[in-house]
Amino acid sequence: MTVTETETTAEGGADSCAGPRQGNRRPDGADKYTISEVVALTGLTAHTLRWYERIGLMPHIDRSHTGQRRYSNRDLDWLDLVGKLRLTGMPVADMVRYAELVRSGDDTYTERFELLRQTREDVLTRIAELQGTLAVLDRKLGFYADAGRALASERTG
Amino acid sequence: MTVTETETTAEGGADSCAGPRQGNRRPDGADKYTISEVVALTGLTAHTLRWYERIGLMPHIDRSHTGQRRYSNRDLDWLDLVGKLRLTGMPVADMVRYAELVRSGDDTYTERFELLRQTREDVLTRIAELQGTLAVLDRKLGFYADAGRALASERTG
DNA sequence: CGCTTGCTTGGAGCGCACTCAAGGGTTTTA
DNA sequence: TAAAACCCTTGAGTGCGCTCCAAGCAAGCG
Repeated sequence: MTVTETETTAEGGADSCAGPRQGNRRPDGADKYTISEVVALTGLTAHTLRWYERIGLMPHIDRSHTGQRRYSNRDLDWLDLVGKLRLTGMPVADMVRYAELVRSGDDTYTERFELLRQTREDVLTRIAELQGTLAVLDRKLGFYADAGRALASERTG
Repeated sequence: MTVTETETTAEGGADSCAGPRQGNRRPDGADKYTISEVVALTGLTAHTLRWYERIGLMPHIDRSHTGQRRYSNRDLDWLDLVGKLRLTGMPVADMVRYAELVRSGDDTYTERFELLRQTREDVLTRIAELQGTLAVLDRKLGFYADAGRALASERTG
């Protein structure tokens, strides 16, 4: 029987805020990370990292002599970008498209530019939407606060 | 044979921006809308409206003598709120929870308040995240713009 | 040597939020 | 009266983004 893969929480704690942890990276000549190290650094699961590779969202990752993945600082940079794009709500398929453009070289600059520009637009729209909802929430919260005060004064008065 | 349900685009055009269209509402005594009118007003599909009802996200909707739904202005207000909450990324299950609280009356104020307050927090976090990604996008877009200029001057110089 | 730990693969499964199908009823128009 | 245009219900299907499983290989340790 084999031990099934254990997916421990990133950084061994209740840290759910998965930001770019560039602090504990190795210098650029010695940048070889196992998949579990990348799990710790990015907050993604090993499953997700392998899946990203399968669907073409990652460049070809270096392998050790036994076939294990060895990620580089460059790969971590890419994963940081992917994380950012994911936060924008960009579909994974679009990210794959962007990755393909990057792989196919320098004559895809304009298309990449356009993709990022469009994403930027979407983000601005999204922020505006969220600020709209914030206004509604604040209005409702004000109402509940008032109701709470009314209830309180009902008891005291 | 029966005609299968046709889901025409809201407002009969390419309008994908589904905002609150409070303009074409009827006054509060004559507020009886068929499901297709609500489709036009909200941008949701009839399927989704019925599904919202099934899962308990809607209050009991009035029916005509033949069993067809007749939405009121109040229902439209609720749908507007649901739309806002959906934009925040709140899971449907949480919205259902909120709907249950509203239905179960006045002694759930504090819990509702807490739910909305938490949502507000989440929205603020989300906006901050998006502004972070915006910074990254702008940096990358600057890079691509520079690359474009370099390519152009390569040709002209 | 056996045991544990960590990694590999392909493919199946899951949760969410819809989305659609099948089969039928009612109302309006021709 | 017939066809078209609405609407109804239950239950199954879809697409996305993971998430997990089963089986197995390689390295380190007592």
